[in-house]
Order: sequence, then C-alpha cells, then structure tokens
Amino acid sequence: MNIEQKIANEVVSIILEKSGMQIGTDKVHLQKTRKEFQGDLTLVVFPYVKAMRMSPELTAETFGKHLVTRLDEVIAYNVIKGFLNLTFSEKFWLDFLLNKTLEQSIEDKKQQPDQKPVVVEFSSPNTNKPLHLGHIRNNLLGYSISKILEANGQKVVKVNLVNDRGIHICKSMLAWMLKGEGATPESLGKKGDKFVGDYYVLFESLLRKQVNELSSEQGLDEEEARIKAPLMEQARELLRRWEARDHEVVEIWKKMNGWVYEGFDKTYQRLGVSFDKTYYESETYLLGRDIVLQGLNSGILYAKADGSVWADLSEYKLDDKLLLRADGTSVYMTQDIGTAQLRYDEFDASEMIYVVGNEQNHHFDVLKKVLKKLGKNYADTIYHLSYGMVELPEGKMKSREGTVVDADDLMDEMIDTAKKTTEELGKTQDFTEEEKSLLYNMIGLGALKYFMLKVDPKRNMLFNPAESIDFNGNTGPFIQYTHARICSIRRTAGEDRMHKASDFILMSNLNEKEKRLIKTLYDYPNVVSEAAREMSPAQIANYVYELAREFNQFYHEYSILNEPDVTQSNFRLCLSDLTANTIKQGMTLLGIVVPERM
RNA sequence: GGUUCCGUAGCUCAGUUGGAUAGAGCAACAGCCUUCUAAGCUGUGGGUCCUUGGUUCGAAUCCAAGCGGAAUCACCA
Repeated sequence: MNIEQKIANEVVSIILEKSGMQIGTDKVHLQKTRKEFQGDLTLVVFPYVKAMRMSPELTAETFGKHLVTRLDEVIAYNVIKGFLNLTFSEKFWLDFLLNKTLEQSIEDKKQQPDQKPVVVEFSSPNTNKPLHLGHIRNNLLGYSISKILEANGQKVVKVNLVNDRGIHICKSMLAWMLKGEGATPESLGKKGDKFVGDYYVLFESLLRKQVNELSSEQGLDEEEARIKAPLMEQARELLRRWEARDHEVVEIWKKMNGWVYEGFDKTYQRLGVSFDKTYYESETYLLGRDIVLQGLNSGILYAKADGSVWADLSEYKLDDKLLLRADGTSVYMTQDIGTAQLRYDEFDASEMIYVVGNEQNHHFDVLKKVLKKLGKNYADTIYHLSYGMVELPEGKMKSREGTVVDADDLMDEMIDTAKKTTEELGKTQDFTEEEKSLLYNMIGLGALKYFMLKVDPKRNMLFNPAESIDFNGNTGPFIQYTHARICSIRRTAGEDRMHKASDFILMSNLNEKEKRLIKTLYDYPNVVSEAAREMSPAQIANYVYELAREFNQFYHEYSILNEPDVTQSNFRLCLSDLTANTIKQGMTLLGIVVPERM
C-alpha cells in the first residue's frame, strides 16, 4: 500500500469515528504541497468540515494529530486555513530511493499473461503523397501511446491501415503512364514515395489545364469541368479496370505502391516507429458489406427506393448515414465497420484505439453509433484518440500552395541543426564519424519528437518553419543533455563506486534540492498511469522536463563526487543515478533516445 | 445555420476529478565556467486566465449567454 492510500484510509476512519459518516477513500483528495509551504502532501479539509462539525482549522488539526500518531511515515504537520500540510519522515524518502536503487531503475509495470490486447491504429497513410508534418504528429502519438500503455502493463498491438487504392492512386498511375516514359525512382535517384507523389502533383496540374480550357471554351463551372475533363474520365476508367483486376493495371499499381512502401519504410525507420501488423485497404475495402446487409435483413438498417442502404440515427440526433450506394458499392464508413470487426475477431481486443485527426470526430461518432445499432458490443471499446491539426503561421498546410512541411525534409533539417549546434559547442571532437552521426540523429529527432509530443494531443499546435525548433529550455535536447550530464558523473565515479553507492547509511538533513528531486522521482509511476488514462504523452513530456530541471538545480548547487562526506556523496550519486534512469525510461515512452555523451 | 473542440504573459505551451499568492520555456535585460558537461544555473520585468452573469467556503477549471478562432455536418477517403 502506498502512502497516499494509507493516508486516505486513515482520513476515512477518522471521519467515521468522529461523525459516523462513511465516505469512500476515492473521495479523499490529496495534492502535492506547494513549494512555498512546509510539507510533502496536502489534504484539503474543506469537504469534511460539515461532517466533522468543526472549523476548517480545527478539522485540519484533528486530522493532523491523528495522522502523526497513527502513521510512522507522517512526522509533522502544519495547518494554514483549511489546508493540512503533512511532512513525511526522511526515512520514508530514503527507503523509496534505496528500494528503487536496488532495482537498478524505475521499472514499468510487467505485462500480465493471457490478457486481451489493446489494438492501436496509427499512421494510416495514403500512397499517393509523401508523409508530412501532420503524419509525424500522428505517428509519434500512436507510437508513444503504445509505449505508455505497455508501461502500464497492457499488451499492445500496433497496426497500420494503408490506403493503397482508390481514385487518388489512379491519378498518380495515370500521370506516370502518360508522362513517365518508364522512369523509376532508381533512374531519377528519388525516394519512392516522393517519386510517386510527384506524379500525383503532375496529374493535378495537367487536370487544371484541361479544366481551365473547358471552362473558357464551354463556359462550365469548375466543378462540372473537373468531372467532365478527359483526364478524370481516364482515371475513373483506370479505377474500373483495377477493380476488375485488369492484369496490366494491377501490375502498374503494384509496382508504384511498391515504390511508395520503400519510401515510407525509410521514413518510418528514421522516425523510429514500427507496426506489428499492416493492413491494406485493397484487401479490406470490401469488408463491412456483409455486416451491413445482415443489418438490412434483420431490419436494423433500411433501404431507400433506389436501393441504397442507410442507418437511421435519429435516436442519437444524428443525420441518417449512407452505408451502401444504390449500385451496391461501399463508402468509407462501411469499410471501417468491416475493419473494426476484422480487428476484433483477429485480436479479441479489449480496446481499439484509432489515432486519427480531430477532423474525423464526427466520423468516429457515427461509426460507434452504427456499430452499436448493429449490436456489436465492441463498439464501446473503440476509442478515437483525436488529435489537433498542426498549423502553420498562415493557417493550414495546403499542398496546392506548396506549404506542406515534408517529413523527410524536416528530419534532415533537425539533424543538420543538431550537427551545427554540436560542432559549435565542440564537445565531441573525439567521437568517431559513426558516433557523431548517431548523436546528431538522436538530438535532431529528440528535439522534433519532444516538440510535437509536449503539446496536449487534443489541441491544435503551431509550427513555424521560419524559426527552427529550439534546443534550449523546455526541449528534447535539454533533457537529453541532462541525461548525458549524469552519465558523465557515472563515468567519473567509475563502476566500482557506482556498485557501492547504495551503501549509504540513512542520514538526516536532506537539503531542499535533494528532497524536491526525490519527491519528483517518486511521482513517476503516477505520471505513467495518468498519461495512459488521459492518453496523453504530453504528461510524460512535461514530467521529464520537470525532473531534468529539478536535477540541474540540484547539480548546480551541490557537489556530488566532490562532496567530502562519503555517505552524502554516495547518496547523491544514487539520486543522480535514479534520475538518469527515470529520464531515460520516460523518454523511451516518447520514443526518444537519450545519449550517454553530448 | 446545427454540432463539437479551443481561447492563460509579446510568442509557444503547462496548470492533475473546483483549492493556497496562476506557472515554465522562448524573446528582452542583468549576473554565474580554475570545481562532477554553461545544450546549464540565478535574478528582473511581463497577466482583465476572451467578456458578462451564475453555482459555493472557494472558479483559469463547473453551468448559461455572448465575442473570437478551428473542425465537421459528402453517395470523398
């Protein structure tokens, strides 16, 4: 039982003894004592003054007196207005540190065997465009949340659903067939996804010309012209042939998608994300139809006169949703019904998380309602991890205006900046070329990932390409630096010394910085479970930053290895060691690697 | 127009189911390397927590209305 629970139990029993009122321990709210007051944990007593029939001050006094006598860990208290500040014994804090040190690190919860997994879908790219900044946020979030859930003892299956079919792919294919002259990524020395993306852009510009001509010659408006343009007709013809499994078309489609995957794989690898399973829409886009037809047969869904199938969602105050067109073909929603079922059948998932932008909030709302209507119990296990858009100073990224921030370019830039900054500081002269390049990657990507993940997922965030992502202050490199700094101390101390460090005898008089550091370390497990509950890597990011800051203040004010008192020195060494381990562990949950030297 | 989300320092963001005098970083200014890594540390200035009401011992946080912004309301995905 941890100390918070012990206190809560005591509070409950004191209230019961004094007033006869029974309250749940979950109603006892404890908070960290603010640093301007004396104490470690604070109980706000206002909620209990009625039951206790005392003034807030007297209530707090009563609680304080009892807690000190009943709990060894609580050695002192003070009361300010209705706030009861409790102080824990140094033994309590030192025991915590010793236990953790013996374990060698802060450990995350172990997975329980035989439990149902959580399926996390993220990334889900289109194969006609290279990955951009928005995808980066998606990928980092998905990956990090998977790590965080694992750290909470859950089994996680990371899945990707690639949108590899449809009219947009046909556009790239058509442009390549018409203008490519047999070019390949190899022949042009281009990354596969970029290569294919270029043909998508080319298609759009060719189409634009036709649309303009049609508008001026026949006076059609833009929308009509786009539909009537011969290029669009050709693209639709390609899609029809693809769906009919036309050999030639399928071969080209395979070839071009293959190029894209090669490119994506490189980007994923650099970004450090991976998947346990990849689904392809070309293999799943027909799913869902049967479920819808069953729903129609059993009268849950209805058909209109033209044969189209709909879900009546008026009970949820939503518009009716089309699920099958009059010609029997599926829409996006239908596919998602199918893939949800597939995923559920395949993994027997306890929870299915979809990391998808908030522009699809409504879609997921409807998806859950339709599944529920169809009697699928797993509808309730679907969680849309909805995240905000990454915006530029001038607003949304628009591919037409060329404001899209490319994922590879951005990573290149970050790594390049890391290189420059590191070279200017000149601390890595003795690094080999390989070590250098590893370090630059670590720092550049650390800066980028931390920048993206420290913001609450649900909020829109701003990225200004004009000012590069910072390396000082609340940033990835600052945290990485703190880790490297501690590693340097470890090296100086030497292995023998590190082994013996936990030999420190319980001493008294923890100084303020030591105490705050140890208290922050103590918080780690809570933060990890909170991050999982809130589905927010930002909680981890902000915590690790806080920890690093706390350490640097301590480091600045007190000497660790040069402290003449051996016990004191060993204690500080342990404290530093645990800090480094915790930083590393926390950063791992963000998908960020920390260096030993930088 | 309906629905949902958002509005905190010049800028980017924290702020734990309502709790004490609202916090960081960047930017600006002033300091700190003969000592374990200065990508660091210390200090100064900077606030109508969008506005107005309400709920209560107490509101940045909850409720209502308004203002401003975003997304969405497709037989696109």
